[in-house]
Amino acid sequence: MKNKTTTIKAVSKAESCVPLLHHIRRYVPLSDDEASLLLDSIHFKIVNSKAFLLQAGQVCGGNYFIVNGCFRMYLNTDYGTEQIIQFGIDNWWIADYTSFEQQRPSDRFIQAVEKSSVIVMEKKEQDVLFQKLPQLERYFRIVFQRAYTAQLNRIHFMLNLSGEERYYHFHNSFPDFVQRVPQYMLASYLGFTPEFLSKVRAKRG
Amino acid sequence: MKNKTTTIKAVSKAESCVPLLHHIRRYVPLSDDEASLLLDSIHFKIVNSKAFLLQAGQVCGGNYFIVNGCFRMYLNTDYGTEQIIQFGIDNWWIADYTSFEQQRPSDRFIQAVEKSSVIVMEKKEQDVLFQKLPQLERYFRIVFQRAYTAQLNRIHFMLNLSGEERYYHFHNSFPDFVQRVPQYMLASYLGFTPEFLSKVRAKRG
DNA sequence: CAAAAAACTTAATCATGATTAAGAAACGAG
DNA sequence: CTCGTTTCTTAATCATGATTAAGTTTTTTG
Repeated sequence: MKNKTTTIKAVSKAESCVPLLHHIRRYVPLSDDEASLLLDSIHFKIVNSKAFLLQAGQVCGGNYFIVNGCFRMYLNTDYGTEQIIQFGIDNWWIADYTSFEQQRPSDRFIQAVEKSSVIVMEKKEQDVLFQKLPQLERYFRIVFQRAYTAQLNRIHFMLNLSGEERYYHFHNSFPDFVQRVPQYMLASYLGFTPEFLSKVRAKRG
Repeated sequence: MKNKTTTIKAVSKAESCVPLLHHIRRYVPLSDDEASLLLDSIHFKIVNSKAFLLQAGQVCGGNYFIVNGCFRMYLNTDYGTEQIIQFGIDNWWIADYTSFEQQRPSDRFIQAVEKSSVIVMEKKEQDVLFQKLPQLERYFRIVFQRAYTAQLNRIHFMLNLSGEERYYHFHNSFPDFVQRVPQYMLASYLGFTPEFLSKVRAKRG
């Protein structure tokens, strides 16, 4: 009985981590032995809709790889409202890296927008893994280099497009995503009010 | 004669690259032998004010470490104006990393705002260096991780602060920098018009 | 040093999108 | 299936910041 449960869990973990291994192998080599070393240092976690990976005041406990689902990162603004600064979906890493690296309290929330599953890499484990598998430095170098350029491009759109253009640009870039999150979250992310988005959508499609 | 010139040049290069070595050693170990390996793969370049490191249509030829000076990265918008999306100053790396990595034409300009000096790391050389000095992957992982979080924070300010607040926040964060670039560039970077900035400054200090 | 170019200022008018408020629709827990 | 909560819509008023245009100051270059 105990044995069976253990076996099921082990298989389940290996299976649930396939998307991460696949993602890593897109960028750097990783032997099966190295992969099992990695698996020993991470854990898999189901996160219910509206549950938090991180809340303001806490130290960001992990670097999270989103296996599937959707998360939002937001802050509380000076007056009461929530400002979404980032969404994360399948195959993205998400964390407050300032809090994570320095192990200091965060000012952010990371919350599941829908039932999701993530792989958690804790700071200690990550430090050890970087020693054991130095190609992970290269992997994350590439991941962050891309994340950085993505944010620069996003800034370009924020500076150059009107609210309406921003909405349609986002809609064209991620057509399915628009259905997936509440409109008020999308409005916050795109930098305008839900009322304005409602007005834009009323005009055409 | 020939000998003397060579000696002077060699000393000059080693000296001019000190800020880069110093920056790298803030994050990863680098022996003197490794440092000289690095020096063999990079070159130092003086860039006059208004000269370009990159122009739209070209492939981004290098990853540039700014030893001293100031650069702006900008694009031409749909109607004639220039949109500055990034400044770079001492001890920052700057490049169009999409163009650089894929060796495909860029849509951006990187131009010196004042007489500057940079260290150029070309794509080929960088690839070889990553093989020879794997700790450079870690170094750039950290550099990009920070650049990414810096851009996320910037997005937060763009979404939450009014134009006037953005100006004063920037002014407080980088007081000397405000003197250094023309106001119309600062206005573009902060996402409003030069006329508006002029009005804001007229109110107080 | 003088002329030309680049950068900055001021002010009037205009437009995008915020705010407020009330009602409608969709969703979720019991 | 129904009540309560969350989300979305509509419309009127308001404010931030854009646009336009003309004039002034500063910087660059011959």
